[in-house]
Amino acid sequence: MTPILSDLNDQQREAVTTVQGPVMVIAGPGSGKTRVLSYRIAHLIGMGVPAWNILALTFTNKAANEMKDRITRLVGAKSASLWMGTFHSLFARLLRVECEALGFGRNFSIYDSQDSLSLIKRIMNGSGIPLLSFNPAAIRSRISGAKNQLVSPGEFARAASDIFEEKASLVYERYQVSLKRNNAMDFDDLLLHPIALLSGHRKLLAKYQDRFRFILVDEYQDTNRAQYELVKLLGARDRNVCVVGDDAQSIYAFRGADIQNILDFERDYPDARVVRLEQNYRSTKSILAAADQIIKNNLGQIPKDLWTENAPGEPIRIVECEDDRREAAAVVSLIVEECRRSKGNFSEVAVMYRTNAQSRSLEEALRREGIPYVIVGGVEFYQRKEIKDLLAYLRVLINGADDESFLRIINYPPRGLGEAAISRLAAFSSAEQISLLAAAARAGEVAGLSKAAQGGLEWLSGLFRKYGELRSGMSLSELVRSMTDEIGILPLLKEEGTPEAMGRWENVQELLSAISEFGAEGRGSLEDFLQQVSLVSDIDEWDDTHNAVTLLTLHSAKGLEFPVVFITGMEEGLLPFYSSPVDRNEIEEERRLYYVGITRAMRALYLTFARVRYRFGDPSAQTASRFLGEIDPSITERIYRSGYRMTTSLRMSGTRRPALQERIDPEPEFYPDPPGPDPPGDAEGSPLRAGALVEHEMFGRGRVIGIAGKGDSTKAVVEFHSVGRKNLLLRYARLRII
DNA sequence: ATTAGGCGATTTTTT
DNA sequence: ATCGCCTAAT
Repeated sequence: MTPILSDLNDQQREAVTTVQGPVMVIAGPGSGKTRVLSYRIAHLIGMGVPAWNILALTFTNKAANEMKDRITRLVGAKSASLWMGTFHSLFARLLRVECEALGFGRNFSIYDSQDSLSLIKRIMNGSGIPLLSFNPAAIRSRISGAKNQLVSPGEFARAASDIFEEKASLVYERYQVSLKRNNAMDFDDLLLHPIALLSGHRKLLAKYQDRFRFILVDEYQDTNRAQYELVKLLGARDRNVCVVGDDAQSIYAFRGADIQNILDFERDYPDARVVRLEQNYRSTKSILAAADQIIKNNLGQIPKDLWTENAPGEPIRIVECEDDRREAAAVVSLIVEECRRSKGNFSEVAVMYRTNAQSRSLEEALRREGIPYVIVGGVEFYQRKEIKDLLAYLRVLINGADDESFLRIINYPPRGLGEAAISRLAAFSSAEQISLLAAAARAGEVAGLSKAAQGGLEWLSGLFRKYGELRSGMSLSELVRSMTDEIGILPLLKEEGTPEAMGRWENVQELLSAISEFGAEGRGSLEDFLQQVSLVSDIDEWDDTHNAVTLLTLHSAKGLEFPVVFITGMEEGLLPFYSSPVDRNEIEEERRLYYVGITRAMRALYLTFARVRYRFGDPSAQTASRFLGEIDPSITERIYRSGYRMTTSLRMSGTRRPALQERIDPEPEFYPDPPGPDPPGDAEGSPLRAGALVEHEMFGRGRVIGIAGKGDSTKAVVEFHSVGRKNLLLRYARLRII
């Protein structure tokens, strides 16, 4: 037996070595799924299969990167040409090469849901559909749903059964036309267009079937119809399709994932070998038992018998609190207790919740106690207005047909181009069948423009012409910085002078350094950068090397594990979440989500709920979640925490809790150094570390909560007394340590 | 053309 | 409670 195979159990080994033909691996939580996938790929490469014949589709970029690293450790540089990543990023890559066959330019833009929503609103406005009677977001989600199910605009129109669907179908049709005219694709198109390409062009299909002779799909239970079709198309010839998943962990039905894909795999591939990974290496017996008791309440699953050799461990703690603030306080005091008892690091702890809005009270409580934390998700960096504005300039530079991005920046910074000027320009561009940018270049011919408007348009078109020409002769960094200077966004923000504007200024700086870094490391062109930016998520950037508690939604917890897990807000209406009458399928999906959360825990699990929770600013009485009752009381322990006293009594000093400003020196044992090499913030010799008190020339005094990144992009999260929490780029922020 | 202030919706979850 | 959008005022 090769050394690779000796560290696998029998089932894992079977999953790794069955390389020919269809294979379905049903992988319970913590059963070594990632290991199996990476070993399987390493094994294939070891057998002499060239890495470029392997296509590995994962759910997040993070998972892909981790597996790639693992494979490289096993087989070395041979893995370099492996295609491994998310469906969206890999098929975007394929489209860059092949999209001309569909009439797209290779420089197409990728629209995120914000972009696509604003396009939809514009179409509705132009079609006389009142935004007030028809919620654009609902229309967008209906369209996206149709696209996920591979329903074309024509089919959608025929099936439309009420006024809403009729309007939606009209918008859908025009939306696809506009995207094409803008040379743009939304997330759904990144899957739909490849299907059209492969099913419509025999030669292309053959080319890629030749290329991808071995296909692996991770998290198969969360694939949608389009992803299913892609796998089917590409795998049709060699049938070396290996899917890995767990029906019990399917949590993305709301965005079109179809659990039927995994349930029907054996129907699609009757000769499929089915392997079950049932030994859990992650959790204690009680945690696994709780998970098992819960999921049994769902009907119609693939049967599984999960077991573990791990210790029984401690009971599941169910914590009842009076309200959400106290819930947060209780979580914090329990975190402190846990870390003290196990001499553990804060990074061992994750706090999970159903909705992003719940993070707020937790953040406040953590801040109050000076405990460092990182938050995954929420408002993402690349979604911020100032970032999207600058990116829109870059998108227009790359893709002059991108009217949506052009409109975003046409009058930002303000240059006298208001509604009237824009509609005149739009009329001209549609009469001439050219893009808005091309129309701007001929501003003189547009009827009825003011002098100022004409000047503004000429300036804009000149800007893009100039940098379009300069582009090839400049480095990425030079290009973007010089263009940003010319646009004048930074001085504009600086003038504003408010702390918010200052924060935005820093964000723009951060974007610029990110681009420079991308260029300097030779990771690709501006097009590549823009594409990457559209397709990364917050969880991809997360890492556990900081000594900080992780806050995240149950959804983003998928695929991760933590020694200590808190699931908060265990209340009817929140978990399970519902706003309208309860449907069995929805409750089951909520239960799976709950199951995912529970099975992230290795050593300790806390489930907390509040009797009163502030929702929409008003207190509402809550009842404990039905899910709590699904765990056998013999493995649970109930704790009541009614006040804030806990933390105080745990502190060594029984004295009054000092105000934040006075607490210069946090109790050192709560800040153990992270294991291994120097913490990232110290890499450059910066003495800054979590817990330090600092002064900023604009924001005044504050405390460092965490440090992230390295080199020029080292960032610090600082809690200021005056303005609250800020994300600062050390390079610009000139923090003085007090 | 730009800004300020008021109103309304918004809270699932995300590639 | 907060954000974004719309209207009215400058």
